[in-house]
Amino acid sequence: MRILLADDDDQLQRALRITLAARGYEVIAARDGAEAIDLAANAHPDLILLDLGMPRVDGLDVIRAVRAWSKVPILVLSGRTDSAEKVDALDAGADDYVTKPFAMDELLARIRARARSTSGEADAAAHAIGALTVDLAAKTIRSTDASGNATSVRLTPTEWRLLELFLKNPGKLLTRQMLLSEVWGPFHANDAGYLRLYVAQLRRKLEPTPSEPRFFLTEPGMGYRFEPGAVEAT
Amino acid sequence: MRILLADDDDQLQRALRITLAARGYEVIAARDGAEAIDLAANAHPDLILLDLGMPRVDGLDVIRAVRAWSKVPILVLSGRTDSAEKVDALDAGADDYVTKPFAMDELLARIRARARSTSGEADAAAHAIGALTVDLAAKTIRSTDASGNATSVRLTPTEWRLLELFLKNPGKLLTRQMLLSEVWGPFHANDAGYLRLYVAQLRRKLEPTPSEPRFFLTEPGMGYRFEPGAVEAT
DNA sequence: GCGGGGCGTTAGGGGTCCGTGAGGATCGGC
DNA sequence: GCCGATCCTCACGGACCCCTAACGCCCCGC
Repeated sequence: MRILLADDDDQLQRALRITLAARGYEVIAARDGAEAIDLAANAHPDLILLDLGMPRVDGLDVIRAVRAWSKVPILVLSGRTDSAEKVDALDAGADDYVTKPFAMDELLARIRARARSTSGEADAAAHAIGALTVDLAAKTIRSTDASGNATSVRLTPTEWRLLELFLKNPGKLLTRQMLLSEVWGPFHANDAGYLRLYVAQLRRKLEPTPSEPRFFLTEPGMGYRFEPGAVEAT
Repeated sequence: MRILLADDDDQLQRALRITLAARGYEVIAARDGAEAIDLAANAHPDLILLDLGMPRVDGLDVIRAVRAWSKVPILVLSGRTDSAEKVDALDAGADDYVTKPFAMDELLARIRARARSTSGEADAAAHAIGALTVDLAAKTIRSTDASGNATSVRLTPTEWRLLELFLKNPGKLLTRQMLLSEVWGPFHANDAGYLRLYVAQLRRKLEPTPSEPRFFLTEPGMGYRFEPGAVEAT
């Protein structure tokens, strides 16, 4: 669980970083709006804690920029208490709004609520790809082969991000644009070459016969589709 | 958009009901916790506005009961301002927590934020064409045949664009001009040959007997019409 | 009965997209 | 500074999709 902490208040940022790290979150920090947008695109946070009123780029513009390509939960922190400010932020795409000063345990509870809504509990369940068992949380892939061969497959970070998208959308078509935005960020929506390469990598590592894919299917002209193996009862 | 309003305060409930109805929401009301659970199960609300501290059943128990089988967004209203109460409600499964008294426009913005987060799956409504089930979002067509044959139909991108237009305008006449400009762009309004070709493709792939179309009908001299299959009782 | 326009169908070519392999560039660890 | 892993670039062969062209059929008007 990676949290992007965008705040220009040194003291608050340090306090939050310590508290969040103690709860097991991985924290990455941004000092202004431009840096927040950049990190949101390239560091793949699972949640964004955004302070309105940072320098260089307005907080609302940060929300709109991120929302243009990502659905990552955005939790706004702000000292402003007037409701107009809240309405603007929420309607721009923020998911929650907390006014400073706030109680730390309440903020943590709201973070958990937002994290819960996106994880979908699907992480806990082990996904099956043919004879392989994938654990997204532990980042492990083991063979459930009856012969007891403990052949473990290793994936690179980029491969994991791609695989995660496939496993979380079984049966659904994932367009090139969507995959590229989620894995490589919104500024690489045209580099279709990346996809061909890494899909080929996944197939080579996960498909029984990579030349005839059963799970990672190509939809010509549109994108790719992960088809969970039907539980055949032979 | 249907909202379940669970509150035992007559005055507040009346005010909220009027305000929400004026915004185009459909409001169903519950007077206590037991009724709220009952309506949440049977009335299929898209969002729940829940007042803690209602009689008969504790608010937290309502949250837990609903969360046992549903992911519908729950927005808690409460007069209690201590953070422990908020933490308990959020961790029980609530998605947001607003303390009374609250600004009405802020509440409405938070409702919109919650509605936005779930609307993604709403338009994934499955359309039916005879024995086939079409999912426009996932780009899948599966056979709901009773014999259990999971024959899936594959469509090309152009076929999908055309089918999407038909499914979104059931029963309506679609002129050649409209179809051509939507699928092939405004500069191909005269290439009627495209249409004949691709309508034939759709019929071949989707009609039970392509030579006698039941769903994709020709209106001579004008265009085409998609007639959703009436549930025949033969 | 006759001719014409619109519609359905089929086959084939051109172009775009996809799969694959090798090689260079970059980053972090030792 | 060396080394390994990971990421990206580039080029080529092949598959698939889209479009073009032609033919047969039905309906309609004359």
